[in-house]
Amino acid sequence: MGKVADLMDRLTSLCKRRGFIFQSSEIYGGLNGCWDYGPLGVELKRNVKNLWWRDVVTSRDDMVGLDASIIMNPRVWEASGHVGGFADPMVDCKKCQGRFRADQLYYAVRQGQSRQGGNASVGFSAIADKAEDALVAMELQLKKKGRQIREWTNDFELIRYDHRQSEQTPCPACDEKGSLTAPRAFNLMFKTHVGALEDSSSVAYLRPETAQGIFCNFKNVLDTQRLKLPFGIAQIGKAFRNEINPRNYTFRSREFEMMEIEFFCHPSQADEWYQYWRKARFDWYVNLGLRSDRLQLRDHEKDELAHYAESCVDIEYAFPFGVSELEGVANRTDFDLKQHQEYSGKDMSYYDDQSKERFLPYVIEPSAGVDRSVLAFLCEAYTEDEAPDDKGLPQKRVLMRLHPKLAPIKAAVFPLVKKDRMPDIAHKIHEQLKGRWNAFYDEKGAVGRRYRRQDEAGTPFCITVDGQTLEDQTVTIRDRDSLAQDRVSCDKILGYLREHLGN
RNA sequence: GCGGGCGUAGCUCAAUGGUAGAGCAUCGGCCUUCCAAGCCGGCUAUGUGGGUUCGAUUCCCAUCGCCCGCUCCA
Repeated sequence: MGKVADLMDRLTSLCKRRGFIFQSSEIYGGLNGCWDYGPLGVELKRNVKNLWWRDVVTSRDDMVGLDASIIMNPRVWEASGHVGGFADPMVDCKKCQGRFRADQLYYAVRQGQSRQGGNASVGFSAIADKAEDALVAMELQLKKKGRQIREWTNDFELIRYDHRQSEQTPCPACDEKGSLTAPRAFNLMFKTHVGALEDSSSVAYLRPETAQGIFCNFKNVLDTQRLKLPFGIAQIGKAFRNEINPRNYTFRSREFEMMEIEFFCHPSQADEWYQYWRKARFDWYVNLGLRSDRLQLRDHEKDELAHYAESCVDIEYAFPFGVSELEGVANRTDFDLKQHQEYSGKDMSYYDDQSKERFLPYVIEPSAGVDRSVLAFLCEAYTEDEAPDDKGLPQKRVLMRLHPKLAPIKAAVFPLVKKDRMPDIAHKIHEQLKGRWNAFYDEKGAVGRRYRRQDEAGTPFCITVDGQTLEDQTVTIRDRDSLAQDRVSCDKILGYLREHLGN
């Protein structure tokens, strides 16, 4: 365990040291769950988003983009189920630390006994949507304890949890009486007010997901883009969740960025497209350098499925702190369009003029966390190996083996030493490169030190102007991972990089 | 949100109820012809706010943040 924490520590330390990721508002002590991307981090993150956009939008014929607003009409969140489902009052057990929805907590109390002095005799508690289900749950509990059902069903009365009677309510998990806290509301949506008046009529929310902006614009996109099913709408943007407990570096943040696709299709084709996207999205990560044996597809169990989803799979990565979700691919059926049709009163159906059929499309949703991808790429890239020093002795080396397409800096240009016109030539090469790629120039200090700095930044190639350059117009190009150097003619540098960077 | 641990320089770590040190990094200079060399010099810290005290980085309280375990994760 110490080793795991250690690895994350070394990674976070490097990210700070080299300018990948900083804590938000650090000079004021930071803010839990919020992070800033530094000069290297912003390049990495932008590369992730650009590659995603290119792969799922611009290189396809069946996808268009969208950039919806973060603050939307609050009724959107009533339709989506976020307001109702997430404002639930919760109670905690102080003994076993269990947490339960107060409106789903039932308990059984023996009738009449409380009037005879003393506390009412309490049987069991259970969590259920309805009272009947609570009875069933309690019967199961009793059976487990080897008692007869008849023994209590007649004598006990089922009561919905009321905090004023918390003294006699046993915890559904540990049976301890009087250990439950007062109900508290947990809504993961950030609330704000639109306009100058801060009253209940002006309440609005920061979106907790980008998906609803797509659903709300389904008709607009359909009407303006001459699209036919199946097609998708893609969006990259910030979302906000007031997480109870942000943890694991940038993995669970309160402000985060998502890359989401809503792919609309005929209900009969939904499963086919679901299968397509779960594979396509898995392969995307592998192609950008995540090792497939650290990635897995995990199908949700039936009882784990969200209320809107028919099927759902998580693409999970083995982070140092545990296997965690990068992206979910879900078959959301027609749930969302149906909800918005009902709440807005606007028709959301699609008319297929070939089959003369009118229907609500099903939707497959690949929903990825940008920050989580970035973190996975960083974890995957972090490597410690050994490289020889100037005396040939092996020294520890830290490098970020980022895929060249993801690397913040594509190439660094160095004069071997700061004399003999070497800086002039190196400057010219840098000028040539920086119009096309993010390239970096450095002439200070020993060249070995400059190489090591670029290793930590994940720069795949270092181009060095040396004594031989002055004679035959060639430079060396050093590979980050192998340390091997190719000697390349100055006029072939662009071609070399194009070939090796893959873009 | 609960329980436990922890906050000293950019990073990693010392020390102390009475002047806060080191290594590395960084910056400037010298020197350097291929992988963190060397020398000289510079910048940089007790998370924040209260309290106790003649004096607090040290003790106490609060707060913010981080880590671990639980919890949560439409």
